[in-house]
Amino acid sequence: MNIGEASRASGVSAKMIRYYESIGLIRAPLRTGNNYRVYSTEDVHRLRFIRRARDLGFSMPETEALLALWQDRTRSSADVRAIAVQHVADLEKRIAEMQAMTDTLRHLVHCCSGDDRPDCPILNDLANQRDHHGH
Amino acid sequence: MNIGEASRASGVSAKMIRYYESIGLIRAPLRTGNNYRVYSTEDVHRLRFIRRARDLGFSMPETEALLALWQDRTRSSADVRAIAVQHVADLEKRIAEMQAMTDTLRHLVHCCSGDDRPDCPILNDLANQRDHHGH
DNA sequence: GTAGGGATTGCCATCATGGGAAGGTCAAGG
DNA sequence: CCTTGACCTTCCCATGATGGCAATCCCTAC
Repeated sequence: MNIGEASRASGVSAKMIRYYESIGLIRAPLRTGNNYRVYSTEDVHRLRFIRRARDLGFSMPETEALLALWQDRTRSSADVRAIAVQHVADLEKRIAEMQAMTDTLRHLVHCCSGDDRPDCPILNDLANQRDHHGH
Repeated sequence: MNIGEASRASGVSAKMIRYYESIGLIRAPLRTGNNYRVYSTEDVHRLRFIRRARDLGFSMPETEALLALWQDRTRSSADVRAIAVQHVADLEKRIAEMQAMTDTLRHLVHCCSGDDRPDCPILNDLANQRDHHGH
């Protein structure tokens, strides 16, 4: 299977497959006589695994760790779980930050008349001298 | 006021102030005889405005638009409101995506025994042939 | 004069991803 | 045999907001 087929089968672009190889996330595949990379179905499974991990928001280092645990038959599920728990915590932190933004903005939007007059509480907030850092 | 003072007064790093100048977000300030940039309190207010907009997650183009509206005394608050509404929608979309990730992950974490055995539903999910695209 | 702190510019790096150029390979069909 | 088209290869460039570093200059204080 060449890189195009592996790409279609895994949902990872050929560009990214080469990139993952360059950073050592996947090992370099064998080459055919014409220097084409050749992939096995196992390689494709690995790529799908990576794709799925990335879709779930895992960072590259986390993905690498998960991949290593996946390959390791003597792993402890506790190690996998720890990575996932940490990632959930990270996601929740980011969600909370963005939620705080939307809460503030929704309030301001609610207070803004949104007509053709220039007065605007949104701009007032942005321009305000208040210490927005204080929280 | 030189760039260091403007930085401390606005909460924007000197590096970023120069960067904002280079991309045209703020205009180039006057220079003293020794080629130092010199800023007015009005410039600092603009920087604080930018800082606040960035803290609320507005993109650079949105920030630019908001800044322009702020300077424009004949603006309609509706224009400001539209940008904010769009941004809230963007944030909510991203929050929903991340929420979907956490929901999936929390479920998997819940199902994972997290002991020293290798069996792990988290890895099973990542390795699964299922079409995770289907939604 | 010298030390220190701040300013200037410019270059490099991030991180995951895409775009594109220049050139090799291969199969099908005239 | 030659062309066309669809692959593949490598290499370079760009993103966006930010930090870091280096060389050089300026000013003030001792």
